[in-house]
Amino acid sequence: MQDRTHAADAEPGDDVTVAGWVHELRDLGGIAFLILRDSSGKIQIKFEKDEMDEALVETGLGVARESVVSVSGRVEEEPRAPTDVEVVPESVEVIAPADPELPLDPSGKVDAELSTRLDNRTLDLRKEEVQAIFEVRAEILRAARERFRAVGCTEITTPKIVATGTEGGTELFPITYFGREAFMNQSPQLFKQLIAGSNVERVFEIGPIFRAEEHNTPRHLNEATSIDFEGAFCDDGDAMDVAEEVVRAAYEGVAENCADQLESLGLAEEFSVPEASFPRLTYEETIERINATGALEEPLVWGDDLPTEGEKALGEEIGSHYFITDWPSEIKPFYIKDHDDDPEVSTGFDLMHPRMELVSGGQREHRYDHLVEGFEQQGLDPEQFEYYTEMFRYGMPPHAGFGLGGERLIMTILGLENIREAVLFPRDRQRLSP
RNA sequence: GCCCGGGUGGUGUAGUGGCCCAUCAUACGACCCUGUCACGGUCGUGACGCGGGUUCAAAUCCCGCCUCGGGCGCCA
Repeated sequence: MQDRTHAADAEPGDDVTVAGWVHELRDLGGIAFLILRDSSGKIQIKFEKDEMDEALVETGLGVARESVVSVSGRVEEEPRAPTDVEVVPESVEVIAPADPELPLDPSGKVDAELSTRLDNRTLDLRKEEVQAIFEVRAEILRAARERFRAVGCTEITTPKIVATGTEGGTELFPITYFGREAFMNQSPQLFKQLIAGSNVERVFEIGPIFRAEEHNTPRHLNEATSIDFEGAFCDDGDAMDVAEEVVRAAYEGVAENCADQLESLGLAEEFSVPEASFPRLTYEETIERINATGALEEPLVWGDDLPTEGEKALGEEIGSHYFITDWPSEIKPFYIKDHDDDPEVSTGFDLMHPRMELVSGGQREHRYDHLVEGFEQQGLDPEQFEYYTEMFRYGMPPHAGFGLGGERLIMTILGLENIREAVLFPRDRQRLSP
């Protein structure tokens, strides 16, 4: 195995051993071709029946598609071959035969539905364009991490098994923890605040969140990847700056390091990094502009949540990322700080992509008394959250942060139709395996 | 949580009461073919989600169940 050469590295004149999957067999009679595929690409193996050992030809042409084979032979320059080189085999070994009837077609001649693809993810990932999504995903996460580090953040990980939720009990997955009631965490919100209040000051986390909502849409998952930021001595404007930087860094990373993947996905032409400075609209301006589109039957009034239809209409009009700031306090969570000069208006903000909401954030309520009051107003028992509120008594600086939906970022960057495409093994309303 | 629309060979589809012991593509099996690159050609195998009902007749209409997808709400 050590001497294995990847398809893309085979140079004319080399004696090599290539190993991978049988992508296709084309038997033309006297001559036949086996297309071998590995992570680097494809290479053609040539079989000339009259001139080669009969057993060798039989083995090479007798394998089923997607079987794993190892081929040793001489690489020759050949302009008629798809990659301008082909291997003339001296030996062929079938390492792992595949059943002849495949549950989906990795060569892509026949489409498969998403559900079939997810049931057979290993085979699905043998398709170049599917592999490309996950290579881009890795790059997006790398670029985001690097940018967080560049703006002075420390990466943290926080518990996913918790005693209480962030905003109440309704949308949490309950579990049993050594006989005690516990939950899968819906957000690292409270924990990252606790760390921002330490000397660490600026933190980020990229990790799973769990939501027990029974929605069934192409943009929701029950297990998602949250990209979170929290910074001490930051206000909502600072947090928006960081959100914008991280989102743009993700696009830049893809533009710089994923040319091949964009090509595979058919996006090479149209892909572009968004213009600097996402517009910042206040909530009030937003509802006015949505009303002006005429997309809604009933015009929005102050205090309304933004319906999907209105978001879409405005997204189309703006055509780029934009922030919505200064939300009514009553439709934002209690831990979001209100403006000092107007308690009806909060520091909460959302970052929107024309297709959907990407980020939610704001400056946090850091004053102990106000925070406890907020819990009570939401009908939550502050005592249950003592592990959190207590720390606000020992020097909690003003701080702000946000949560960015990782899969939503990926799907909007790549224009994926369904968020499940952006996760290897998605968890949704009905899918629990694989 | 509310609402809507689907489930036909391995895969993806056509078929809205008799024209259907079901179309096409691909896959699979057999044979032919010395430059394919979605190779081509000939022949063949293979399916109406499950249960009940209506009808002379059901893939097609009705009911229940299972299952998949979508819209809204909510959210990342």
